[in-house]
Amino acid sequence: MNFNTKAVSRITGLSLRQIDYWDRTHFIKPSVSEASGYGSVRLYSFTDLIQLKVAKTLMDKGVSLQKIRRAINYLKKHMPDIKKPLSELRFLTDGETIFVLTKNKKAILDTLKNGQLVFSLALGEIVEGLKGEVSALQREKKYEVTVRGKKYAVVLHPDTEDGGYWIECPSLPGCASQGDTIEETLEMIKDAIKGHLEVMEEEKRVRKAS
Amino acid sequence: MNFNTKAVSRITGLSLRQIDYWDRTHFIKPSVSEASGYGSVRLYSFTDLIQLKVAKTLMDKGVSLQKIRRAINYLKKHMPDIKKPLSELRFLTDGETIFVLTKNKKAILDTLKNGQLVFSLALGEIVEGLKGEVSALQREKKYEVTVRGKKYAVVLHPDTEDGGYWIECPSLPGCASQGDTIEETLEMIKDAIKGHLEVMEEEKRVRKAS
DNA sequence: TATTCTAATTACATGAATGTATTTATTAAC
DNA sequence: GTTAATAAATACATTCATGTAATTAGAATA
Repeated sequence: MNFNTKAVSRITGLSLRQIDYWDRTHFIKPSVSEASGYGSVRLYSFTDLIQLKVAKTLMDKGVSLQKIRRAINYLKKHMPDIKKPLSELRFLTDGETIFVLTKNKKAILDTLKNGQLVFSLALGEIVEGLKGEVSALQREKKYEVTVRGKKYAVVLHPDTEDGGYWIECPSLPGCASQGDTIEETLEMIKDAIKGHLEVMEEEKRVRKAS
Repeated sequence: MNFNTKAVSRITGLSLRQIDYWDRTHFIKPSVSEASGYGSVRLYSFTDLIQLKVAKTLMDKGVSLQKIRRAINYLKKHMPDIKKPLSELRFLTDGETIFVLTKNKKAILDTLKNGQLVFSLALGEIVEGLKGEVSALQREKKYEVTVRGKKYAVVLHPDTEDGGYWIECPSLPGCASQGDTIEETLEMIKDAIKGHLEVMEEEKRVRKAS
């Protein structure tokens, strides 16, 4: 499964500008399909997504971009070997070199040399978190409702806050609703569309009259 | 014992511009005497020096200045308590909060929470290192040698690389020498001064003749 | 096929941190 | 007491990483 920049931005929390800049400066590039001019699409793999999320995580912790570049380079090289033991995995760096721990936590101790600065972050957790974000994004399901004999495409979003749903009708900007179950939410958007259409017709009539 | 900006720069490796900027932005200010116009002198205490060195160490490891500011703020508050157990001390931060460990290394393990980024650096080592740098700086002793009946001030520097000394005569720019013992080095600079004077006189004679 | 949407591209602006060079007032030296 | 050395102050330039807004060509849709 692949991701365009917008999805990457939503999942990782990076800005579109950052994603663009990082690609252009050869930091993290979309490995599925590169940008090729106006209107083309950058497509990132899940592995790319992990790299981007690790970079973001390190940034949030105050690590400078220059150091992160080196860390990500290591990750790029060793990503193929890593795939298996994700849950126990730890991604370690002293700012110069980065190493990955799959053993028990005691192994970390040995790395705490004098005056060394050690970054430790659980890659496994990051990956699990990403999986969650991705599936949440996927849960945005498209439905079709019929109002006055006409079909309308609607998009159903799970409301991660309180467990319900909110729904929108892209062809009628501003037309949205919400509900607790999928069925209820679909009924709600039907009503919303009806109301929306009525308002539009009223406006049209007013314009003609004037 | 206090330090002016030049000394601070030499000891910590920070540039004069950085020291100046950090003072102006209220990051690390000289606690002994503040700047008060042209030609005034910033004087830093040894405690200031530790803060500056910690900041530099974190910077070299790729931590952003903004995060370091927060780390140093913690250090400022807790410095009084810290003074005693320097050798065992570790200065820890996960980028948000900073804590200091004086117990055995096992305590560090507990702090390695999931997804947490942990910086560990040995404050004791940094302090010891600073003490060394400071005493090395102090070892720069001033002597006086007599050449052809005239007295010349000379400065003796311990050569930290190979244990010997190197010596210079500030009033004769470019006139320097070296030796293994202090006595030998002082003899060497006498010869160097003699040679230097001869060359200067020769130049003067040539200029007159032309 | 024409129009609209989309996402990259381009251009410009910003802010933090720092380098560099010049100026200036104080301190030290003669 | 005059001059020279010193270190802060000032001014300007630069780089990196980003924000923002306008432009543009390709893709999707009517």
